[in-house]
Amino acid sequence: MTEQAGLRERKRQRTHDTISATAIALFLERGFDAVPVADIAAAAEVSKPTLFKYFPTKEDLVLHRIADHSGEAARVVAGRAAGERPLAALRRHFLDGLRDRDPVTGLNDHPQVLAYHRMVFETPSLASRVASYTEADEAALAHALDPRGGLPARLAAGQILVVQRILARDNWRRLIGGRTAAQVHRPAVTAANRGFDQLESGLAASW
Amino acid sequence: MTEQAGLRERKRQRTHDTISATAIALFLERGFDAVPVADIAAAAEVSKPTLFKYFPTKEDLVLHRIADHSGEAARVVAGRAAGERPLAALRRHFLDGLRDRDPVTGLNDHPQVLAYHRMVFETPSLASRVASYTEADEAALAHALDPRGGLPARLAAGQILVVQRILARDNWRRLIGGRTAAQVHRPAVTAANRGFDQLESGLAASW
DNA sequence: TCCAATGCTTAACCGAGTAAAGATTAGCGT
DNA sequence: ACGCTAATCTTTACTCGGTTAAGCATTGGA
Repeated sequence: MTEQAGLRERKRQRTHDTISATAIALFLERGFDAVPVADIAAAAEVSKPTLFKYFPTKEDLVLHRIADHSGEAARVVAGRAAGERPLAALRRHFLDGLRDRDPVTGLNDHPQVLAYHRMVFETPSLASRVASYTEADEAALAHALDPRGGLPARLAAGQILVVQRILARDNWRRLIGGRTAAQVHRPAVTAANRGFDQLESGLAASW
Repeated sequence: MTEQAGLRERKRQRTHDTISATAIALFLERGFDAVPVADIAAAAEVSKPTLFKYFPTKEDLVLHRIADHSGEAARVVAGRAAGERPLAALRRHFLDGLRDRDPVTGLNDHPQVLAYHRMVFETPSLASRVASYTEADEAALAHALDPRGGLPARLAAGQILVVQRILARDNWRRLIGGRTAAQVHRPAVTAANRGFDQLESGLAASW
């Protein structure tokens, strides 16, 4: 299917990556709001309309990385082993993420990753877009939990994602406080298990 | 204290209300994105910079109503009767809101209110700002639950608000479906109690 | 080798939001 | 009632995000 990429496709991919890398480098250096997109376009050697064909908004230059993970919880649930309960699959996946230092768990202490997260959280226009991604995730997870998408499934989806979000944020806060990922890993696992235990006891037994 | 308002203050208030009312009327008529702020300024008979001194962004013209309710959950918890548990106070307050058709519960079927909500949910820039208001609410509620703001309090705050948000959204969806607030009230109360029961069983007994 | 589609650039534009400079006007002391 | 001061409004012009149109270059296939 996607065997032979084709020159056009490869070039397109390269341009995409160049623009994104250039943008994030400039943003981290000077701050999101202090860098005009014209500067990014110039540095990446493309025109402004071209830049906006690759990334529909300035925010997407930063957030496409996060957007790529969108719907992950729903996929985990949809692709779980037969007989496994959704919450069990999600717990396992989150713990795996902690072990692998997956940035979405907040437990990645590479300076670039920390700086990236700080920028996202501290720039209002970025933070508010991230928040609205979560709502899309919620709808997808609700659908994975129950294709009819009833109120119980939506409630469960909302609670699950809010717990994951807060756990991740907490991990990130500890890293910002100066600790290493290795130091934070154990308490993060404990906190995650407690959070999922809370979900287990609050949610219906079928999930 | 605020006995004598002063002409200046009153005029300021009138201008504020005029701009807001003019803006919302135009938005509901033509759609948020289709109305330039210049039109609003002209219709409200002020200059564009003046408009932006009253409302820092175009979105605020719509959302200041919602922003005014910001931190409500935290206030309910902070001002609860001595000996009352936070979750009990929040449950009561939500049920009171349903009875009083408080728009924040989603159970208000006035056409203008429905149209307003539809606009907020269906306009991306508005929806994403509302989502980020929720995060501020969350921090405030976490602080009201536990001034030290530990992880358990943040988890509880997040879960409580997400449940309230989904309950409200569900009520609104039923009204959009054509039912009246009177018809939806009883199932809304049932759903709310179920939601709060879930919270009670998931969260620590002290809340 | 030629053609058609694709994607690029330039140039001009729209709308949100801000800054500077001057005109008005409320509030207050006399 | 008079005039000063400070707040507030208006005008003008600007920056920046994002879009549109027209034309030019390149790719990949016949």
